[in-house]
Amino acid sequence: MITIGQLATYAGVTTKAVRHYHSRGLLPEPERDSARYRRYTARHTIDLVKIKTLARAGVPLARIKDLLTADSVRFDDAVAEIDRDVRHRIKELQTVRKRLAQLGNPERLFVPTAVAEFLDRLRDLGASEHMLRSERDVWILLHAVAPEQARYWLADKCASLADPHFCELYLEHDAFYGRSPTDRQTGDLAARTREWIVARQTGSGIAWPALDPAIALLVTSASDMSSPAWPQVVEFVRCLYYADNAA
Amino acid sequence: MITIGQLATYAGVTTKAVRHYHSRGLLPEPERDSARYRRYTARHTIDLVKIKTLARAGVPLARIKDLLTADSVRFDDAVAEIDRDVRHRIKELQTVRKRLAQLGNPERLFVPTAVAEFLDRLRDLGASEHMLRSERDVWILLHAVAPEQARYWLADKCASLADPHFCELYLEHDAFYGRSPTDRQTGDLAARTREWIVARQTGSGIAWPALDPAIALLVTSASDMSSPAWPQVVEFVRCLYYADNAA
DNA sequence: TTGCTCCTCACGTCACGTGAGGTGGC
DNA sequence: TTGCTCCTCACGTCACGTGAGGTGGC
Repeated sequence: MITIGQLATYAGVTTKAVRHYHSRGLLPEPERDSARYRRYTARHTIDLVKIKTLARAGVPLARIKDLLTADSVRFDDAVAEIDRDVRHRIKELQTVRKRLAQLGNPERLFVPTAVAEFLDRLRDLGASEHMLRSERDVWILLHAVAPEQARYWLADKCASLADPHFCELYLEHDAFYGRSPTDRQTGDLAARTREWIVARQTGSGIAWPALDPAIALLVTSASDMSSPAWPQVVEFVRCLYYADNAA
Repeated sequence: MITIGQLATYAGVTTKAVRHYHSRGLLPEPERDSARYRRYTARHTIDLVKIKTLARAGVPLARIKDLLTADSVRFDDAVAEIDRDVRHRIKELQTVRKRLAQLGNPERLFVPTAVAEFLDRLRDLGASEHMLRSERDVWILLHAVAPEQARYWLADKCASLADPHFCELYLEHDAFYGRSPTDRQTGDLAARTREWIVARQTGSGIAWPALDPAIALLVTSASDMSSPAWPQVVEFVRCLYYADNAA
């Protein structure tokens, strides 16, 4: 006739948990001794081990109650379902680990691998830290609001990195960080950027996937917040989206 | 300027979760429009995706708050710690799955593999379902209260199964299920059992590991509850323990 | 007008944990 | 006597969810 403390130690739970299981009707209340202490039997110990095993498997206490008295067919079904659930949770945790494993780099933690690799290429190109941060944020946003298109655009932008002309323009944009929007050279850079985009689009016949205008606005606003000078340049890209959506 | 519903959809959380993050100070409250609706920016969307990613990784909300503003060294440390934790949780879930994978058989779910295999051998021997159930329960109990000794005894009992004399006695015990404790043949079976145990112990020189008397009592009481006739027989085994503990 | 989203409380849930204030056993 | 375990409330925690009762936008 053991006490609640011994019982809890044997089963590997706390005394509070044991009392909680009593209150939930999972484990029957045992007899009391003269001091009103609960006195448990071997039966309670065995049942508690079962309860703990199922609880550790993530089975809700309410379901454990049914399971302990279920016949073997219902039990099998229930166990199969629990296994599916546990498998699902393991998979989730493993994708979490994959991200964590990308070496605790905050730049990589929140983005898919493809984006992380793209950011690495930008860094090799000589992009500034501001630029990398805003690129990362924009790609987080894009993957959230339009994952399909995000993958498409990422592939497209990756391909552009093979074009030295694009890389030049990119670094010029980068250098514009922090400049005044009224800067004399803004118009010049914007014009050359537009030229490159238009030339590329007519040449390759690439069709941009349509984007919900509200989402497009949100995405461009995300670029806006990075630097006061960029919006001017970005405006041309926005025009392109609109032209395409109209067509 | 998106609403809370759009924001939540983009980030893959609920509106209730978003408001909860506001109340916890994780995500800043945005401006309100004329109808007092919250209006969110791209910045909020990006931050919310980060919060969600960390929350899904099992990071407590209180720690997420620190992480979002942490420098990269502290961030790395924190991420490494989270990874350890996630790894630990995956391992736990995998052992759970291993047990579940032992084919949803309630007999196997709560016991170590070695016990499950032992139970299979008993079934092959022709043990009854009552017997198997009480065997399983006793081994659950033993592994809970004295895991070291449980492994030892299990190996010992497994070895005994190679002895045809033991198997005979075992099945006789099994057949005693439900008999009256005053049955004429009880004394006879008990005597022959004792004989076998003593012969074996003197012959092989096996030393039984010492067991806390309170635990020994609990374990024998577990056998007692299975059938009214067994305690008589079990009593002799109990004597053996005491003799050994005294020596 | 209808249905949908949004708002703010307040309380619920899940599986316990914490702590107060007290008693019992060695 | 001291320290440990046990007892019963009652309230706290974590990360939200539920539902009431109401307003705003197409």
